[in-house]
Amino acid sequence: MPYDPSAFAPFAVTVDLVVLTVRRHALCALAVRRGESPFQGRWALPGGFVRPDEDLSQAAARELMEETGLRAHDPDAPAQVNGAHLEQLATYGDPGRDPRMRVVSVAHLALAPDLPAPRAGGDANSARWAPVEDLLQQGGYGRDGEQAAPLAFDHARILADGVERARSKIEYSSLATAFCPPEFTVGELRRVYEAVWGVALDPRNFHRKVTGTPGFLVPTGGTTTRQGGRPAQLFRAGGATLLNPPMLRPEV
Amino acid sequence: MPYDPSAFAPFAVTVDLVVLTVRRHALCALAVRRGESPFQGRWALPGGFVRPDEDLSQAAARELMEETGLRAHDPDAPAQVNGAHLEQLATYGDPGRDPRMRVVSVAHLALAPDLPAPRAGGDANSARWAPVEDLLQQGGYGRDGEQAAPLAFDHARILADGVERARSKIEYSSLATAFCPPEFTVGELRRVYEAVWGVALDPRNFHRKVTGTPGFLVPTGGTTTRQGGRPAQLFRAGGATLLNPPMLRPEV
DNA sequence: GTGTTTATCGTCAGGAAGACGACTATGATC
DNA sequence: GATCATAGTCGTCTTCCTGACGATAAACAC
Repeated sequence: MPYDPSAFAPFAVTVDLVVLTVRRHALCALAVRRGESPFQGRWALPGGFVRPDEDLSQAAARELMEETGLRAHDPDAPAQVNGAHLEQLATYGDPGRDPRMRVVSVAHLALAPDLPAPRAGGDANSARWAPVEDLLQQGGYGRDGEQAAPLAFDHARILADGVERARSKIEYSSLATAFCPPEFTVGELRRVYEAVWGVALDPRNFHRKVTGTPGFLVPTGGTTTRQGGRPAQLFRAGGATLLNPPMLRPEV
Repeated sequence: MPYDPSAFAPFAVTVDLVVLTVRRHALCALAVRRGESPFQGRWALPGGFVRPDEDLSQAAARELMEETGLRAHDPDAPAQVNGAHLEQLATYGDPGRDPRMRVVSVAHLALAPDLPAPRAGGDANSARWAPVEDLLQQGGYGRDGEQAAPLAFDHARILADGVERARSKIEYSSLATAFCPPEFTVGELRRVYEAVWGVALDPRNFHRKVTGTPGFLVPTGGTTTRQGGRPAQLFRAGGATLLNPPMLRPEV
């Protein structure tokens, strides 16, 4: 007898978060230490079960708030203080990805400005911002000499997908401003691009590009010298979300 | 007592397919008529439950084969006859999207060359290729005078997301060749772009662009006059998957 | 003041794209 | 068979964008 298409097996559905930020010129992701088996003591992406009455995006926003205190931006609302960009990334449902049961995880990508130390939440013993380079390299040693154990479950794959999404999306959208505080300078925005892409950009051409794209940056009138050197103009993110023509990621 | 984060509610997980093709200069999607309640008699996207032992992409490939007879391309394998491009699109899990139970649907996007009439499969009474314009317009009348009822569930939203993904992806990838037979002419490829984007492109500039992009097209040596006019060179899709610089979608 | 750092403006050459003219090779029609 | 319509293909020209890089400006450290 063929498979009954009306039958279905129950699945557990979770949301996992790839929360990215730029700290000290490095692209970092939020990692939590697992307090339970499986993968007890290993680092993992924050996440949790979707509740029966909430949408996937609601569940992701709730987890983000629990882990970081960040409110997710309504895509239609203007930028606000202490908000983060949040979007669905992809869904991972390999039958063997969780040894306990069949779990389908809807991964989300969040981009946040530089934050104070993370606060632990949920069942995590601790949480930290770690350079994605450290989290993704297998078998190496992290900055503090700690053995860099691979992330739990398939979270390395999920993190890699999230990083690649962020890298490509700042090319053709104004999303890089999500890594910046509400007011920022052209130089700070350039350092975001440099950290996310891992390349050095020409400050003069970058300045011409971003200030010449209508709707990308809005000058606030203020200036700052917090980066040292000559005072720099402060900008807010403009209404434009799509950059046309895009910002080109250098070859190689 | 707060919510127990270790508890989870069981969900049903399905895959839904947005299968796109180009027929008679129009972007068309595969729609199946629902044979069961809810939305009995309405058009919907093909799909079905994920089985306990299969991955999400396997489930999508299986559904695609059941509905169209198309084999999904292995992304790493070269193009083959009767194959279609298949990729994950997004996941939809609004609590109220299916009145029967909590269903999370992992939508996939498939791009196929022009095919003979579809064959019905599963619990669908019938299947057809319908212009996406007809499927997405609400309350109008289709080409055959039939009242254009909205698609079942949230499938209009899923279809719209899939169409937008296809429209943007052919800009910077060679994916448009997935709509073409194994051998095709520059003009046929141009008509694909015109149908997907709904614009007219300059044949001379298009020819210069696609033949000047290394790795995009490989001449087979043959020619054809199946489009009338002067014989045109035949090409196969080359190995390049990313177009740099991209094909630019005209403004407006 | 001198040096260092960062920001900002300007110049120039090369490449890509839009607009469009011109020519070519078929089949269809008179 | 001449003519016409249809598609395909090659070029030209202008404009815009980018990468490379010189030069100036405004702060701070000493």
